[in-house]
Amino acid sequence: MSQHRIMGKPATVHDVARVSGVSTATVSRVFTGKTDTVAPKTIERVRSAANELGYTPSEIGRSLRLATTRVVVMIVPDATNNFCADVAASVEKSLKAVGLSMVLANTGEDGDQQDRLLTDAAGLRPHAIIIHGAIDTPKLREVIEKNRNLVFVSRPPPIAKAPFVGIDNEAAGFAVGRYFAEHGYQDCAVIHGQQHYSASRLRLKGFLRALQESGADMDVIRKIESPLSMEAGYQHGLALLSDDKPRAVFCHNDMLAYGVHRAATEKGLRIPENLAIFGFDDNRINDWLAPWLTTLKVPALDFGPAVAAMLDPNRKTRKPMEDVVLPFSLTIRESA
Amino acid sequence: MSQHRIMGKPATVHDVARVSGVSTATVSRVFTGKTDTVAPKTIERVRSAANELGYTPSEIGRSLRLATTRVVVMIVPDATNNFCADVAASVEKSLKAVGLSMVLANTGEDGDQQDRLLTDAAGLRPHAIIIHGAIDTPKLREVIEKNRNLVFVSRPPPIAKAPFVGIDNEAAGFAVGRYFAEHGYQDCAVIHGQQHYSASRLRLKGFLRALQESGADMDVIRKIESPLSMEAGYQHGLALLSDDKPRAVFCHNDMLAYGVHRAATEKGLRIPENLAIFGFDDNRINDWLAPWLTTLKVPALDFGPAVAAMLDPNRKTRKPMEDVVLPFSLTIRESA
DNA sequence: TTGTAGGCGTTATCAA
DNA sequence: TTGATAACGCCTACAA
Repeated sequence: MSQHRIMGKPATVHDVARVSGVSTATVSRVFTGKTDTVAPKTIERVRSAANELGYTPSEIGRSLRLATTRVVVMIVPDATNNFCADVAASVEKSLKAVGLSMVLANTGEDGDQQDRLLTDAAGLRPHAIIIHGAIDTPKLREVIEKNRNLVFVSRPPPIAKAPFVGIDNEAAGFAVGRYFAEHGYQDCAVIHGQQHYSASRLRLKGFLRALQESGADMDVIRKIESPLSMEAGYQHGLALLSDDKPRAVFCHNDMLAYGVHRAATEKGLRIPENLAIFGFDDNRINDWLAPWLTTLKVPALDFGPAVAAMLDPNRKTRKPMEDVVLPFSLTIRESA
Repeated sequence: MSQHRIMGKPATVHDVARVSGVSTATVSRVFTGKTDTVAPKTIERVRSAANELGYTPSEIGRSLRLATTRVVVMIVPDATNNFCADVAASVEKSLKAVGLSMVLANTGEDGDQQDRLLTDAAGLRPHAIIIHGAIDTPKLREVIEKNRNLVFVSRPPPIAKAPFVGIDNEAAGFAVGRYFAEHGYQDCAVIHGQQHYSASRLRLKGFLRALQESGADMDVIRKIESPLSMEAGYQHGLALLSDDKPRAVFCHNDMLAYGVHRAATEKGLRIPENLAIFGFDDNRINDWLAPWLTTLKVPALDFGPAVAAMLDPNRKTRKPMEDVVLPFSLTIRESA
């Protein structure tokens, strides 16, 4: 346990080489696993010297030399959103399993912030960039054109030149619309995300198509574009229940639904008799804190394995990555 | 918009130097902001060449040269926990504001996993390591001895050689204990985290001391060591309510409280008449989904600024970082 | 089986 | 005001 350096600069290959009496090349061989061309006794000497020095190979030097890193940048709209957090945790875990580290950054649903993060990310020369909830900007399109390892999560890319992992948003919207039609929710409202988000657009499109195709006399009395937060759901809920008095509301994520639910409760409405509420995502927390919420389940924890399979540095094939469409399902509880 | 390279290797200082007809040194000067020694016309030439080439300086090269990175590794127990997610988001935002990137990794409350992450982190030669909810292991102590830039969040370090950001856990436990005494919750139970977590130990210690000092005939009929999850809270809640039938439960985080609440509800108990429930953290989601929960509020969003102030690369002083003790408060709702 | 040497992209130093 | 150069830590082709 002799400590050659306390609080000093980290040991390098040279230090290990010196202490173990071999060349830096041999030290490198040991640490890159090319041990079939190194004598067992030498390996032992190197290992023990490294141990003594507390040596860990520098990813910096390694990355520079190999012109590739093991870092993946993940850009998310809001890591404190339940669904986002689950997806991010799932991705981080799966990436780690194939030897990659994840750098996390939040856009706060701000296009400028996203663009800034894309620039910063480029500086890290990451192995890949994962964008959860991309915002369509010129910078984004430029990055799509230039980067090979770019994966879109949840919201499909604005141009079909990068792979996507997520559900079929239009089909999901359609499923909810059909459910509304079947249950006779004639006068309904939709609270959706901004229309320059592909996912929001598609969900809405599918939903409206289902209503139309149902033949029933369905009427969407309000379409509200909104941030996807509890606070926004609450405010829109209050307004909606004063003015339009819909029979049902389709919220484009569960956070919105929580807010609407609170607004409805405060107004003394009964769910679902007076107002049906339909959410989206099925946050894991629902089982515990919102066991009343009917919603569309997106398999958040299945994102990681799908993404990691695409980005695995050990992947042999060189053919381009293909979209992964995950299955969704309806979680029917009492609110609709 | 002439595109010199499509999908090729990223441009380097050399490329920019060549295109703009200057030396790499000058290009570097422009990008490091040492523009007072560069002619305005030259700056313009360099900027335009860089723009044309889509050049972003490589953090890899930069880090190697300067022997320092702008990456901070944050190790958390579980990023999908509401409180953790808020703290992590707060830290990420504040770090970004001082020019640092955050790498996030989950331990899942597993000591071995934490140790593995500490080793991996060392490879990145990060500017700092932040540990939220550290687990006391030999490896951890070794890292504390060796690393200067190490910050403990929420749970204090096992040896007082690294700075801490968080609340005074013992005082917090004491405050809850006093509340229990004042409200005459004679027969009570505690569900706490593992005792090798400093925070759990301190909270429990303060709580018990408050009961003792109260003079009232307080009796802790059960102390349960448990993972801090909803599921665990539910299971322990079911058992507790069948056997010991306490008058009140102090849960060491809100997740546990959610689980206990559900168990109590299923058993037909009335809260707080039959059972008082006290949580810990005051997750932001409580206002919306658990507006009944009485709990101890920890200011999750204040962690980021405190941590970033310590780790700011522009910090002038070289004196060691000092602990930041954040204020807590009781959020009294109806459950206790 | 092992060693030598060059270069990855950057910036600081020194010289011009 | 600008340029040439060395060095940061690592890996690998080539030589021994």
